[in-house]
Amino acid sequence: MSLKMRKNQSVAPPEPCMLSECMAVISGAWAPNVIWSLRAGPRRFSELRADIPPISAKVLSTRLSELEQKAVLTRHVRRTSPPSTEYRLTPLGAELLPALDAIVQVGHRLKAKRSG
Amino acid sequence: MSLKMRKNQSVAPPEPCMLSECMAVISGAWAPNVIWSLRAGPRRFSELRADIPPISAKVLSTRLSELEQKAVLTRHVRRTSPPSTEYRLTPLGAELLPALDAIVQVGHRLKAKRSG
DNA sequence: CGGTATCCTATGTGATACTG
DNA sequence: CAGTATCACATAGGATACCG
Repeated sequence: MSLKMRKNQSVAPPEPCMLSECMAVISGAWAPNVIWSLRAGPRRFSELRADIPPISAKVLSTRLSELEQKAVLTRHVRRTSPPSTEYRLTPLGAELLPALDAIVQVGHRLKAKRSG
Repeated sequence: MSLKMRKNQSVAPPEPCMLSECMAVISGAWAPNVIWSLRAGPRRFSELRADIPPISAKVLSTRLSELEQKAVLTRHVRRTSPPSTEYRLTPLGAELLPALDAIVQVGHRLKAKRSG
């Protein structure tokens, strides 16, 4: 067998753990969009649905619950005549924004490459 | 009905398109890990499998094909006695690294919060 | 070594209908 | 308005076996 190991054999192992740590939060359909929609301030359930056009109530609800449990956002119910619920990023959730921003930036570059 | 619209009604809509643009590339199980593993240089199939422990050959193969088709990486077969295949990030693929790096950084912060 | 083919299961996602 | 319940479906992912 060839013992001529390639020079990148000793490349430092990546940090899959840390990748997964964050990917677990921004994975799941629409999760990034939900977080992104909340970046500029609190939003209500129907506002989020409007922000993220083809999302079903069920999925949005599921996603919001998950993100709430992960302490990415908070849920605040207002007992008004037409009931309204306000979702807001926590400081922890806000920490995801730079990563999402980087993703958006790359999205632009990818699209530019494809077009140009 | 309450016409007192909330002040964030006019918050600029997010850029779900650009989010999806990049998320489409880094989504799929292990895709980010594959790209991350290639950041320091080319890797072979079995090296990638070793880098990303619980990945099955099929899924790795699938992911690599997808990423190749998206021009994120290139595949180079070496017709050596034990055949070897080298995967390497394209410049386009390299553009994803800042976003992945941001994700890793957030991963660290998330973990720190959880521990601290 | 570097895959592919087949099968199977879990999960995520969506439509619809209904409730407080 | 803000959800939940139920069902039904597509697909992603994994195990195993096999091939060049």
